[in-house]
Amino acid sequence: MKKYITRQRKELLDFLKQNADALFSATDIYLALQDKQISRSSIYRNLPVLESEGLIHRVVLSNSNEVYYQSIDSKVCQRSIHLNCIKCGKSQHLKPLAAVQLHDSALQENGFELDPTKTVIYGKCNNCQQ
Amino acid sequence: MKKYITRQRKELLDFLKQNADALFSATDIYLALQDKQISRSSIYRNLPVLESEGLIHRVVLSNSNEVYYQSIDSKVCQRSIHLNCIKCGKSQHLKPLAAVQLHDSALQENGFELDPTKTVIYGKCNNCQQ
DNA sequence: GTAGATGCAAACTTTTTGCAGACTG
DNA sequence: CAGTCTGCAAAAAGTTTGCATCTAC
Repeated sequence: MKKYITRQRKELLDFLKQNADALFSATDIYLALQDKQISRSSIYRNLPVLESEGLIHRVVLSNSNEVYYQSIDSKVCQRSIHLNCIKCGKSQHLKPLAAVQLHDSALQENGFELDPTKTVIYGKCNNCQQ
Repeated sequence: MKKYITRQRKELLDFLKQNADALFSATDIYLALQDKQISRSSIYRNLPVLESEGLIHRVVLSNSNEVYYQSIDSKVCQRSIHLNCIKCGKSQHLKPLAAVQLHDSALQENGFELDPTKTVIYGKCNNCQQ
């Protein structure tokens, strides 16, 4: 099943890319793109498509029942947290969304403000798990 | 505003405690407690109360729009991760759910198996954020 | 031309709310 | 007894779906 590049799909993705830092609910997006004439159903139908293509992330905040979406180009990358392998020593970045979740959980649930520049998470990377 | 211990509140909490590992949506709970005669509104009104009292956790899964709840007695506590303050040195535990999320994100998204015994997260605790 | 996408409106699901009556301390 | 809580039913929010029409390739 081949996907078409439609105007709506494009506007939607462009909008999220241009606001890479922010989270938007389906309604937020609908309202923001009202002048672009995109129906709610198109938004609801396209968000999961873009997500499954790895272009956007689905985010659920702990204080709201709504579902949010964000472009994966997000600057949250700045808060990136390091994962260091205790076997081979190689380092990688925790994915932005997970980093934000960790940051927010620590803050909201423990009143703890995580410092990404000081924190390193230890464990075994893919190759070293034997 | 003082809270009353009502039959409904008690049944609700008991039910979650007795199934401490599992997640339940409001409807799950409503159906499970049908013989106990608790209205949906009471469930919806009590869940946030129990949550604010720190007795249960609100959980949102990434693949569903529903909100789930679980008793905090959960065995996930075993995987607890430490949060250390870089100012006063005090240590606390990252909440179980957040720990599991971090563990799972690192594994699924980075193929990285986090070792909780080796990992310490650094930052500032509530008191030291001035 | 045809598979795939859209828009609309209606249906669904989950959660919230107003109010009168019931219960807790 | 006063302050809370409950149940009900109605309403609100958020999301999904059927169908006729339209569009991308």
